[in-house]
Amino acid sequence: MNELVALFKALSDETRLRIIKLLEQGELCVCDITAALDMVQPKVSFHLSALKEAGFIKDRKQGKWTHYSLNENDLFRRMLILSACERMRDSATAGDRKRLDSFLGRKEEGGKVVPLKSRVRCCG
Amino acid sequence: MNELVALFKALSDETRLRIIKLLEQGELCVCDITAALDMVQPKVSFHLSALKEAGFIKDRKQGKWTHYSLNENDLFRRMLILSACERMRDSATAGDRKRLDSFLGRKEEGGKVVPLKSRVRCCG
DNA sequence: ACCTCATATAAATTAATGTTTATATGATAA
DNA sequence: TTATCATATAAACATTAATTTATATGAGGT
Repeated sequence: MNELVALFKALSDETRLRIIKLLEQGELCVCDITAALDMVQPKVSFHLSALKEAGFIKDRKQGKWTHYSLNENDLFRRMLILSACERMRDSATAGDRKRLDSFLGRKEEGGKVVPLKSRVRCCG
Repeated sequence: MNELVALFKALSDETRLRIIKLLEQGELCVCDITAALDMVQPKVSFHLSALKEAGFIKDRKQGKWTHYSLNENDLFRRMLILSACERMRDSATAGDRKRLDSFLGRKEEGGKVVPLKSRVRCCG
């Protein structure tokens, strides 16, 4: 039962739902998510580790970067994620996606990445 | 999105999941639930109102009693309840059910209901 | 009318979570 | 090997949620 409580608890936070929604489209590194949410990095790391702890996401380390993605291994978790994503209104997540795309675009160009909130340089 | 967060938050508590599991079998009044969980009544009322607020349960007042039951109106909530109940191990809820049955049994007999934790008399 | 019962609500307390700011770690590039 | 970058972790603080204890409410029964 405690595991079940932990699952719901992990999903009962707006920041974490926004992260899940972002990851729906594929793997992202911490700085991508930080830019998309326009939040400070330790806050993002905090929520990422909560989601990871609950088994909703997994990470892949590569050099300096940590890439996070949805964990597809568990059917129940997938169902929860899917139905949660479906229920999030576009209006609630459009801003995140817009910031993400713009951030990724600037990374693409290989140019200097202009910080949104504080210093952010980021991975290629 | 806030509603979604609220739904998950309502489910992210062990006491509330135990209540839902009890209500799976049908309507119960507050004193039944209090006896089943072996908790003090204000605590139970607190969690009941959280579940009601989130739309998972509804109440029916009748004389001095308030009877609670699962709210079947919303498909998403039903799905969450169903899958949560399914995932609760019997070992985690058997005690609740045992206390409930014994309490209901004593009510049936119309005899004095012996308190489990504090004074409890209850509805017929 | 008064008493008791079932439940709700409130106030006080405790505990759990989230946020911020500062710093550590570990990888890479200069 | 020193400097810088991405991320993680820790400490301090703020916010929110759960628990307890005490009391209110409102329906019946006597």
